[in-house]
Amino acid sequence: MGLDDRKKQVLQAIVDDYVSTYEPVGSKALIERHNFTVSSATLRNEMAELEKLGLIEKPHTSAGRIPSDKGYREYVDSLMHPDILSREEQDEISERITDSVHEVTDLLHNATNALSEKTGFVSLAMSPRLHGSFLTQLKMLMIEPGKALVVVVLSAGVVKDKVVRIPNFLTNEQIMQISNAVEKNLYGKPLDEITLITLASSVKESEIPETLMNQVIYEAYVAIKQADKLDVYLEGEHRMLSLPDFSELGRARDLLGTLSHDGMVAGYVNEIEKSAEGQIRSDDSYMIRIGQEIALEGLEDCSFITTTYNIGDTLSGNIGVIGPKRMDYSKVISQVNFVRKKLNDEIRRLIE
Amino acid sequence: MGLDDRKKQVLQAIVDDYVSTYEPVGSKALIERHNFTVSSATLRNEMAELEKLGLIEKPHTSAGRIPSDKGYREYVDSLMHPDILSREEQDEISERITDSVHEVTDLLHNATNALSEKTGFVSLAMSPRLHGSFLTQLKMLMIEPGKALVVVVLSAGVVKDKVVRIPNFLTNEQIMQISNAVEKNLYGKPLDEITLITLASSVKESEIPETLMNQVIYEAYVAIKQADKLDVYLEGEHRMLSLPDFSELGRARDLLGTLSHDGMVAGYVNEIEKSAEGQIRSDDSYMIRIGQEIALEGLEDCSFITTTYNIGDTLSGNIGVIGPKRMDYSKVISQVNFVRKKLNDEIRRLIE
DNA sequence: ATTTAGCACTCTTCGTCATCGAGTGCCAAA
DNA sequence: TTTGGCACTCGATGACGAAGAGTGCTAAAT
Repeated sequence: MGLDDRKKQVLQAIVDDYVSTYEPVGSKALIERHNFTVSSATLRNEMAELEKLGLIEKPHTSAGRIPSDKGYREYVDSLMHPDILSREEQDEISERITDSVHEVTDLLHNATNALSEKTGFVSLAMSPRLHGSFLTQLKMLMIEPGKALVVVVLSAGVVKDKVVRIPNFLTNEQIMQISNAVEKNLYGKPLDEITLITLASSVKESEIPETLMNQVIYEAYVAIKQADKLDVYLEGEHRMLSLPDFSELGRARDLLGTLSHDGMVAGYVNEIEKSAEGQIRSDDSYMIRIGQEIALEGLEDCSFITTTYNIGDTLSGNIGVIGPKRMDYSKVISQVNFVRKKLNDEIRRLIE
Repeated sequence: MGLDDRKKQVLQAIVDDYVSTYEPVGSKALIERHNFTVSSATLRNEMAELEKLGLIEKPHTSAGRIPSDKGYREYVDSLMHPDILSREEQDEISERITDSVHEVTDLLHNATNALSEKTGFVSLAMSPRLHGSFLTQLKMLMIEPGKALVVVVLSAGVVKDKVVRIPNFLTNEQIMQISNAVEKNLYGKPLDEITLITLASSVKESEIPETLMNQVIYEAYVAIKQADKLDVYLEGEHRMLSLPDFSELGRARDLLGTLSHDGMVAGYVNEIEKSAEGQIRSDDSYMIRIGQEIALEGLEDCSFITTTYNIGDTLSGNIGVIGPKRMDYSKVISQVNFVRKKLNDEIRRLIE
């Protein structure tokens, strides 16, 4: 976008002011808060042109200007100067993330908590996408007659399990036999290539009657498939109610309604991350969606800032923030990035 | 409470009207909607007395009356006539509860979902309290060097597990040895009697060096203790925003803030259920807390209706609704009770 | 060709004020 | 004990005007 320097300055000032005051900003206020060397009349002219370009708009004739989605986009893409987290804030976040951690899920939990509290917005995290990983172990453990625990271990050390029902009179040995056979035949197989068919054929030459076997195999199949599902952590929904952006009850209701719609947000984030899969990713790359760019009802006044964390070399998931589009982007971005970095470090420490 | 018949009628009429209209009800409105055989002036006198008894109150001098907490209490305890769920509603709820269930947690999930949607309020469920149950199996499963899965099986067939870190060079056999020793010594021991000490002494005469052993034992201990923690399902928070009772943003914020405070609601429900443990319970007993009876900030205008579901003979948990105290109690009670009944049936089917 | 001062105009916000109406309490009569 | 009547209270509603912030436009200045 070919904006001359002064226009850039003006747009930047408008966004900055609007974000911090939540009031439409007029030419006079602009002069007062920033040291422009020109008069308010000149700024008015500039603002009129920015409006013609679709970067700012006015709520009504006699109000100041507010950034449009396009204006925020321009700001984010080329105007904003990166923020540096204070030492104290870094320490606080670190502390919260590393507090009483036993598993990766604890880390994700802590990270979303910290992120939501620090930003004051909603934060979300998604468990790693497992479709690319493969099976390394499959154990079945007899719990009691008729009941067994299927433990699925995937590459990168991810463990998932599930209690399943099995025919009552199967013995411990038979169960072990089955799971050993399955494991031997399916070792190293990508999760998405495991089907009921491959599973069944892996235990063909067993002396256990086929109908029984089928029941066990089906349950194991469900357990394996279930390992693939995405877990989502959403945190801090109530914080949105404190924002002036959602002081209208109707907006707040729509927003929380959509957020609480199970899988809706996760599905969307998954979508946009997948669509960006090919892109080159620098070390601290993040993804931003602003306002109408988000195709979810009730989130028209929100922005997404998401980034990717890694588990080992092959697995990755997302973590990020959903806030009002009127947010301090540089600050939130640096927070998200710091959390991502810390999260990656801690995951590495935990699994290595 | 020694109320004469007419006072009872009046109080009942006031609660009914207020619940359905959300408007303070005056003497005239009362005459119009109900066939009282007396004049509005007489009702005014009655209402003045009910107010003196603390059962109703007026928001301001010239408004109608609304029930006080005490009034709701009286209504719930002796005035309300039970509601019967329509066949359709029963079917709908049943269908939702039994939809794609693999485990008890699925049932709880479905049940809270159904309850929240049907009532339009928040619903909650808590996993069963396990403090009384005992250990029946403890298995450790090698995942990879340095990493094992501890599987804890409790009476009533509850399975909990957790990935733990162990010293790198421990072999599969050694792990098996340890877990066998623990299991043998601790079989049948109530969960709350298992301490680090009892755990350690159960593997005293092993040839594995003590410091190593201690590490493993500690991890196992954490895994066992973690099995005891309560899971909570809260569902439908956003629905509260649609209620006129929370059209004030401040109230809504306080409410959702408290609800999202992890463990706060669960702790409270646990508390009140424990305090009622001695009481005789009829088959469809429920517990009601109204307004100020609830000692949680932001829930002054809410009521709890909770009940107990059972898993087997020994385990029980709670499920219920958090709604505005201005609710149709008889309807919600019957919904909660139906869900409880259905839930119990399905749990029985699932685990037997 | 830009920039600026000035001015008329627009539109929201806020406080005031009067009115309306639902509801009450109380008194005196039935 | 019940009822009709009446004065009174108080919130809700809407009209009205003043204040204030901001705009666009024009004409003069640089």
